Amino acid sequence: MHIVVDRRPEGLAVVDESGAEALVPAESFAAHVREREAEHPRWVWTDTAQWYPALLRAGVRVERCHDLRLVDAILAGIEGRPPRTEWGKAVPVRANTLFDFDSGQDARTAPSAPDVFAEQRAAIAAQPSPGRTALLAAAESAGALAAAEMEFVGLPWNAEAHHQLLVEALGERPPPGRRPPALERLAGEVEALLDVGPVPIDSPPELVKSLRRAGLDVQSTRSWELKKLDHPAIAPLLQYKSLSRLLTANGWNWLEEWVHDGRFRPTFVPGGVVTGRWASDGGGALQLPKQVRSAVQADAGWALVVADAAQLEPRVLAALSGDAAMAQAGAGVDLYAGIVASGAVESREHAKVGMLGAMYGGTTGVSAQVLPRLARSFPRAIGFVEAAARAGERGERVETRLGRTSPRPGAEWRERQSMASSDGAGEADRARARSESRSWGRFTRNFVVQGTAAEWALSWMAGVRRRLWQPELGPIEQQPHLVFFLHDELMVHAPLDRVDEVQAALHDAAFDAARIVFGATPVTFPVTVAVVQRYSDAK
DNA sequence: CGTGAACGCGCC
DNA sequence: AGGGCGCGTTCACG
Repeated sequence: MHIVVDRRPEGLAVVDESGAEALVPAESFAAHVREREAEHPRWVWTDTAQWYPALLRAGVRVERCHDLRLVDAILAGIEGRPPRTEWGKAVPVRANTLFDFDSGQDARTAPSAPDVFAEQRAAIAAQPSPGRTALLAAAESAGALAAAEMEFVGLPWNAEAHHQLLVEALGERPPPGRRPPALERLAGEVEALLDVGPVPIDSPPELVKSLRRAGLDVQSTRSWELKKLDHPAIAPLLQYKSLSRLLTANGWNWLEEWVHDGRFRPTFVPGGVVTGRWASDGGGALQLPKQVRSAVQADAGWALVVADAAQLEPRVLAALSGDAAMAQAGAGVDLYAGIVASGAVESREHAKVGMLGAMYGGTTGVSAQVLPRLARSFPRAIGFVEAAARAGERGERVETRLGRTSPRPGAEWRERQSMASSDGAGEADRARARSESRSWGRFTRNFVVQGTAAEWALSWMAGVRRRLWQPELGPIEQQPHLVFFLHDELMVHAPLDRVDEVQAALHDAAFDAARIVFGATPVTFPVTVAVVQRYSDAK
């Protein structure tokens, strides 16, 4: 059953399946939703991030929704058109691409939510696999609900523990504009050991000059390049960079801006990445460094249940490609160990680097060396990503298992490809076009795996979310609830006496997710679950 | 002076 | 010489 929520000049309207409409005063909207939630409807609205937070603040939790904006973005991708822009949120429009629409429409001319919903249902029904597209729409929308709920409850964060770890690493907090003691000391050490005069350590170009003056042959100050050097100044320099990073990215300023009342509240952006992964906006939620994870702490009497899908992407590739040998290699909890046991490669490290290279398009080093052996043992899996890469190199689009499509390469890309294949093309033009072609191929190669992994993860999250919620236990924050999602990892904050059922939910939902995304598949998707007080104690 | 690209690095 | 991101800093540019 669907209930469409529509904003009208005269107020809020709710329209149910029969077309019956009711005008609802804004102040009683939450009460209306709470009451009708008993009918288990799917709420259809323009934008979960716009509608749901107010409901959550009013203590109303919704089981299912259909997010018109997110589904429009998916359908727009499939249909090769720009997404709708009438719903207020800025959609970046590139001024110089070929297919721009006039974006000067506004809410007065926008079609009503029931009309858009009807169009979307028709578009989904017209897809080659309508069931899959409908699943994708549902999973994407469920993710939007979970994102709003996680923002509402926040990630439990012990600000005092964070402060203490900063003091231990950096020394006491300095006044604005001054370096913390540890950085001051390390900068002095680097300067003394390089012995070439003052070293502007915070300026990469100047730092390169100083290093060169000290006789070190470097092109940049990237830490992987510095690690190859043998010089006494390198160790303190690397430590400086690491601590400086801690200070600027997750130091006291970050703590004051982002942690309040024991909670870190980032903004998650479902569908924020072309592949379907989430992005985040503010606070760097998806890049929480390991250095600060000890500050993520459960409340007293509660635990953090941290679950991680083991080797998600290679398993996704095995299922996508129907590679029975790789499914067999993944029968245990460690797929890489299974690859070694199959005899394809010598070591777990080779298996891991080789598979990552196959999925990312690595062409050098160990990754390239072991690729032929993987291709011999797992021809279907490797063939699948190779085909996706070749399609991208030709400028074709690829799609995930549930049908999310990769974008077309830009107009300039296509132009340079056709220029390079014409008679008068110079060698430089051809080389550049070849390089760009391979680069787009690496993108599409990864797109199919990363995007399908995102679909599995969304399905997993939706299943966990559904299992955790029990209406009779009261508001979300008083019962086990999701607090964090990181591509292939979920965190649940749960009362200690509910931890067992949370673990079961995480395992059961992972089992279901494989069925939802792939149907019958021999590939398993094990999750490792840790029950901890601090995030840093997981894995 | 403000803006935006580039860098470098954190996460998966 | 590897895919996807966000963010803080520096630096070039108008």
